[in-house]
Amino acid sequence: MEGPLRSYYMAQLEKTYNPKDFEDRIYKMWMDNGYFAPNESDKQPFVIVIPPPNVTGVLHMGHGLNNALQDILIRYYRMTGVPTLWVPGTDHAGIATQHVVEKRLLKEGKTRHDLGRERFVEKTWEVKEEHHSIITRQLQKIGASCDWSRERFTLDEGLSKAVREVFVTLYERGLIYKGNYLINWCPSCTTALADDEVEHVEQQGILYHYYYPLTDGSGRIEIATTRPETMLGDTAVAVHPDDPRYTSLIGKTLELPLTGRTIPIVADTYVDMEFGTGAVKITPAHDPNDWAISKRHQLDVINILNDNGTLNNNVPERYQGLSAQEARRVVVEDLKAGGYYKNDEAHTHKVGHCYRCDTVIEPYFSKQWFVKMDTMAEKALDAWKAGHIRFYPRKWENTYKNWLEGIRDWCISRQLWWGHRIPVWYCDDCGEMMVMRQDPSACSSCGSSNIRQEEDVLDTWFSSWLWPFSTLGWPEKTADLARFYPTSSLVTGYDIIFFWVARMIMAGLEFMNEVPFRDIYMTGLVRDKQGRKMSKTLGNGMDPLEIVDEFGADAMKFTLAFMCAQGQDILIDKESFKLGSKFANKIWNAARFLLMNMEGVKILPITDITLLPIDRWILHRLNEAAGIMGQAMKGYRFNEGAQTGYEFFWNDFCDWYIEANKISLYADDQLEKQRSVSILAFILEESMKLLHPFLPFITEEIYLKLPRTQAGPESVMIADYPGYTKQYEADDICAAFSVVQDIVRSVRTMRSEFTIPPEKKIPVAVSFAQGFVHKEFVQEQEELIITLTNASGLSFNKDTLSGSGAVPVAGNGWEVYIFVKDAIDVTAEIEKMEKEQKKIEKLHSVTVNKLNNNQFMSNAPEEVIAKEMEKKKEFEERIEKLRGYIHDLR
RNA sequence: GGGCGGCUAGCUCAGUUGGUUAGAGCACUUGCUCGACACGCAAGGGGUCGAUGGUUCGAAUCCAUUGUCGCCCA
Repeated sequence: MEGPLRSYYMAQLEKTYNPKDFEDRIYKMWMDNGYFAPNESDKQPFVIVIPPPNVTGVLHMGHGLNNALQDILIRYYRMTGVPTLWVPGTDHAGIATQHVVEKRLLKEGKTRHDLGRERFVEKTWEVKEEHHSIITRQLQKIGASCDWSRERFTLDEGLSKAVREVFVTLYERGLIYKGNYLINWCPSCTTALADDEVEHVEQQGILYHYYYPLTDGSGRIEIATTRPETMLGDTAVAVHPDDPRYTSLIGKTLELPLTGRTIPIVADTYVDMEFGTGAVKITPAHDPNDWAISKRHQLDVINILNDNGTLNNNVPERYQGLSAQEARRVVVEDLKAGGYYKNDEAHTHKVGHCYRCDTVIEPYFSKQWFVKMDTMAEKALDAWKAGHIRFYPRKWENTYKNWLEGIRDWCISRQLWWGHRIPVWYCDDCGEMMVMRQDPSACSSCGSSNIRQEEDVLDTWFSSWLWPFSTLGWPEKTADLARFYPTSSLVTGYDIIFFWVARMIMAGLEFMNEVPFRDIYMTGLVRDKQGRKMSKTLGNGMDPLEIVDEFGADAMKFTLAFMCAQGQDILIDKESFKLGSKFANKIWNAARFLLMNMEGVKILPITDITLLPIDRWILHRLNEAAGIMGQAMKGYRFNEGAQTGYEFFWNDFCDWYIEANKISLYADDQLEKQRSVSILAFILEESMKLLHPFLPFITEEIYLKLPRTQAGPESVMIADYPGYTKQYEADDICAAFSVVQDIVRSVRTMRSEFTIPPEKKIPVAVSFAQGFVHKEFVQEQEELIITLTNASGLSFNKDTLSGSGAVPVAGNGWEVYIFVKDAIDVTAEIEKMEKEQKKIEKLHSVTVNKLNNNQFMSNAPEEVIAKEMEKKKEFEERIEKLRGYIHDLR
């Protein structure tokens, strides 16, 4: 893999940065070379499993962000030399996918029932295959460096086996049960949903008031409800035991209007005396709270709904077959006609909606399969308490903890056709129920072949929660499983902590006895500039491919990383991506410029180069950037990493180092040019490595064309990542160089203020305070300062410029003068200096106050005191100089 | 009702354990087609860090109260 040291250079870059020219080609090159697979080293691997996107979905910007961050981590760790694995895959998304297929059928005027289960599932597989390539192509377009040879699908053979093993094992452990319970029913999807699949949305509704008469004729009770039609299923009215209005009525019975039934009045502390009339109608089959009350009081449970949401034959014939909406109207009419009605009022309340299709959820009493969660939740909580998992940012640990502490059993059966069919068989002859790892051909009890499988399938999350180990081969004991489990990090959105993250931890502990990942990085949500969630209905969504098409994959990835602060949602619009695209353009042009200068030059290996102070400065800065980058990556501070790379490349490398080296590049001295070009090549090469995780394509394209200044592989993506090394530390030079920068900036500022044309050369002089430590260094940079300030000459004796027209600037330990002759407006100049003087006097007095404060002197750390004393001295010197300048001008 | 988070330059946001003269990108102003880049170069203006009170020698940073916007759970 070690390529030859290419020292002669021929290649050229196109004049403009055009990512389309090379992104696809480079991705293919990476694939062809197998760079995405983990290396064979026996170091501790770095592993991520992708949050599987919905196979029939399309990637949105949330995926863009999520996968950009995973790719950054993966590429960084890969370059540190550890075996690195990113497992890709997709999710069969039961409800969503079934919807997609049903929609297609509807266009042909058909329903799934016309096809029958078997043909419908076949058809769904076809749709899955079609869509699958869209998703993978999208991931490849954005540069995801996942190992496609290990790609998985939640419904593939291996994962189905895992699902089945888990179902049967949990059943054997007594953690799966079937029963009649109140669940969330989506009448449109005609399936049950888990509690956390219901979204509660605040809605404007109506609160209806009406009366139930006491059967003993002694009066009536007023009740209030937002869903009057459910009264047909009422089996009690509840009041608070301490409510003086009702204490005498507890135990009496009521006549339930329209039904002819009689229902009791019960006392329960759940009732809120303040709300409505303090009397609550109880409909156990259609309200979760009522369900809980009914259990405490052994009330009847009357289900009044069919699975399509219409009223069933448990209600009077008049209402049978009506939808809930229609029934509401009729019931209210009938209550009015019967004289039971009081009034209604506007009322806002939260209404549950299906998270997939947004239909209003009906609490529904039916037979479903559940997972008993308490013991698993406790283990998941303990793992967190023991520090085996860590959230970034930490605040999500509260959410995790709260959810697990209030855990409820998980409804896992879905009345769908697309998914893992529940591995349970019933014998029609003897009634035996079999929960089997292998499909049975006969009843295990009576031997009858008259058996049938459970119709329901499992919740999609029931396969996703196994993802970190099922993708690695479990339940088989594969080499991958041994080598890569547990994984290292999980990168996902906070909206699926409950659905997925917490459940994966439970499954990992239950079946692998180990948490599935150490670190959990929660990304923010991608929103538009108004802070609104991106959604199809709002039409404010952004297609990552469109962004890639317009700005390039690198621009997208870099921008997202740059803007991605931990714990914050990301507000972006299309314009935002200019940030990344401008940066990529800058990189491109800097590289192009350097490559042009390398033409025909024999590049020296870095080890053979004599370093000048400025070279040691840029190496120091590069080294510093590499150090910060490493820390940022370890702490998942992507924005810090991106900004560090940005500032190093643009500010230090381009604005100062390359500019400074133009002296050598344009010099007649060929040896100096060779020296300069060689070290520029080295810094550029290292920069490409430094930036590669954030801008993989452009850095590779440039790296491939660069001459090598050191041994290394052909591809930057498997090169050694720059790490912090003592060897390049040069704090003294760095401090000295910043003086040079300050001097240059001061001169430029003055040039700008006096509107001296850039091309006009002017005399500049610099003087130093007695014993100024960087004096010699600055003097050695004479030529550089002249070049960067476009001076006609640089004198280190201010007297050469004294007299009229010399304008000074006071620095810390130095003064710089430019000679501007008649350009000065004396009054304005004095005013400016007085302003400056005032500002510094203010700072000075703050510092003096601190130093005169005994408390400060005895409490503050020594270095802080030293710093303040240093500041005091600096301020005093500068005030003194400014006084002098003002005096001279007058 | 319980919990969490935001409030810092015109806009979008950084600011690790309290100690800089509070930063970036965009936008804005001024001057630049100088032999990589106008997706550019150079320079500049702009913030009493939501409010009040407290802790501290010292607070954007810690504590309390409060305002406002948003999210999650009941």
